[in-house]
Amino acid sequence: MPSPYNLEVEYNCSECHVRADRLFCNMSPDAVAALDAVKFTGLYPKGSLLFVEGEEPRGVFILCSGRAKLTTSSTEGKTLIVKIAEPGEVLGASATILGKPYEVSAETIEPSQLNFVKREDFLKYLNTHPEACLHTARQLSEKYHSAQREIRSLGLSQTTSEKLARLLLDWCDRGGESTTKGIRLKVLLTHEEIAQMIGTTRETVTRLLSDFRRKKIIDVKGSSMFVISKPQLEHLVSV
Amino acid sequence: MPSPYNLEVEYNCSECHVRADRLFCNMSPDAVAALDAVKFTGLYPKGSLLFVEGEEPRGVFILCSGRAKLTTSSTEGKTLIVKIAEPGEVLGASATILGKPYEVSAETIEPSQLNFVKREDFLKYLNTHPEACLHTARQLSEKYHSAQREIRSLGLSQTTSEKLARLLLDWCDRGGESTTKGIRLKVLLTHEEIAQMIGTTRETVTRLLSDFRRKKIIDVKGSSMFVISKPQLEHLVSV
DNA sequence: TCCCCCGTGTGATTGCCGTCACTACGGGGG
DNA sequence: CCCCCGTAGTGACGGCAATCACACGGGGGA
Repeated sequence: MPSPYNLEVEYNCSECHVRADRLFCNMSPDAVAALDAVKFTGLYPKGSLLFVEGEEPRGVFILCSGRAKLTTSSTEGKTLIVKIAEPGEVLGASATILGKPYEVSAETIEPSQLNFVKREDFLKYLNTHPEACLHTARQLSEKYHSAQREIRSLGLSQTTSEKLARLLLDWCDRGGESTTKGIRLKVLLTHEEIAQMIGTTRETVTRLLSDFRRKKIIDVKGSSMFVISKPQLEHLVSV
Repeated sequence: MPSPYNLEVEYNCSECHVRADRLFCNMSPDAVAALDAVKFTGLYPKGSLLFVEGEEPRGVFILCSGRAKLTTSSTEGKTLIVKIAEPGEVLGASATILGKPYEVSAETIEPSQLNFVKREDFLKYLNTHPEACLHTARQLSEKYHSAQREIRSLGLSQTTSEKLARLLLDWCDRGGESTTKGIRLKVLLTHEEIAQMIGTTRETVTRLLSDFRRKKIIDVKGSSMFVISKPQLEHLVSV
């Protein structure tokens, strides 16, 4: 199917073939049909701002494909990446439900397909489809869960190397691919962005990664990172 | 009504006179009746452990009266207080819904009344009462919202004084009482606990509070703290 | 009554990491 | 082809806060 951004697009949720794999979308046919009726499918290039922290909630975005970063910023311009959202996640749900301003900003970091649902439509949908409400509760639980992990990492780490180690271990669990040379991670983030994920500076990330390489904990080849010694990373976390 | 711990107890949700003020409990009579049918009311002294981080979820606790602290700990014993839960909050909902281990520990810091609902009962309740599901989604949204604030505070603050200022401002908004001497806060936490709330050490909290007093930003009289100059606090967070 | 323990206050020291400054490298566009 | 800009790497320096150590005071229990 030819489409912009080389993206496979599915305009019709009912016919979506990956629906069953998605936490939120895996619902009964009539709940999905009702969703189809109120959603607006959109294609977004890399770098699209879906919503900005502090804005009044317009509605939710369901991430069908691609990825988005959720960020929060201080007044001086320092930015913290709270989470990298994966397909199947619902963005902006909590703000939309509460009617409070978005607590984070969302920006695509890949060409992405998103389904937008207006706030009033979404609320009506939740009211009329208990199943969707249940799935939303699950989605929110997941969000809370991952926020809690972030809090642990930010608040309990003594040193920055501990935070970085935590992040790498997270990546191993999430998208790690075992090879003979260790666990292979595709690093699509710059040092700057990694720094923003763990609340430190670009220079420190560079230094720590060099340090890890020196200690043979990791190895970097192009945009691939090999975690050679996961145990050593784990050791850094629980010293 | 005589009762242990000098606590007003309401064994019957349907007759609860504060129900309307509670985000979660403010439901239709039949939803409340159904809740009544599955809940177990319990009275807990100060210091009761409701559940511990990492445990398999047994169910949810609805905080009727009293307060509880939600904490997470590192392996070395360092503790971070994630949130002080107030009456009306549901504790352990996300873990219960997802079937994943509790992500935090919960401990009462006052004599408290809690209604416990077993996991299977709670899930069945959500399935059969859309209204309760909606309220749970709202509750989870609130939780996520406050977790997000915590992340901001931990991740974006440059200095510890900034975090402390953020915390005090939070308290002003939450339970502040305006007087001629400034905003009066009842501080029921020790310096140690304040330190655990902002991820620092007891000594640093003592030093910073002294510093704030010297600068006439706050004044401490017994267990009361007067915020004399809120603007100066706000200045500290956005330098 | 006395003692002990918990919470608070404070000094000295150390080390991590944020900041600034500069170099190097590589790819895309004029 | 060269320039330019975004990314990465590294050194010097300084400041903030963690750590250790100790003193003080008040309240509750033996």
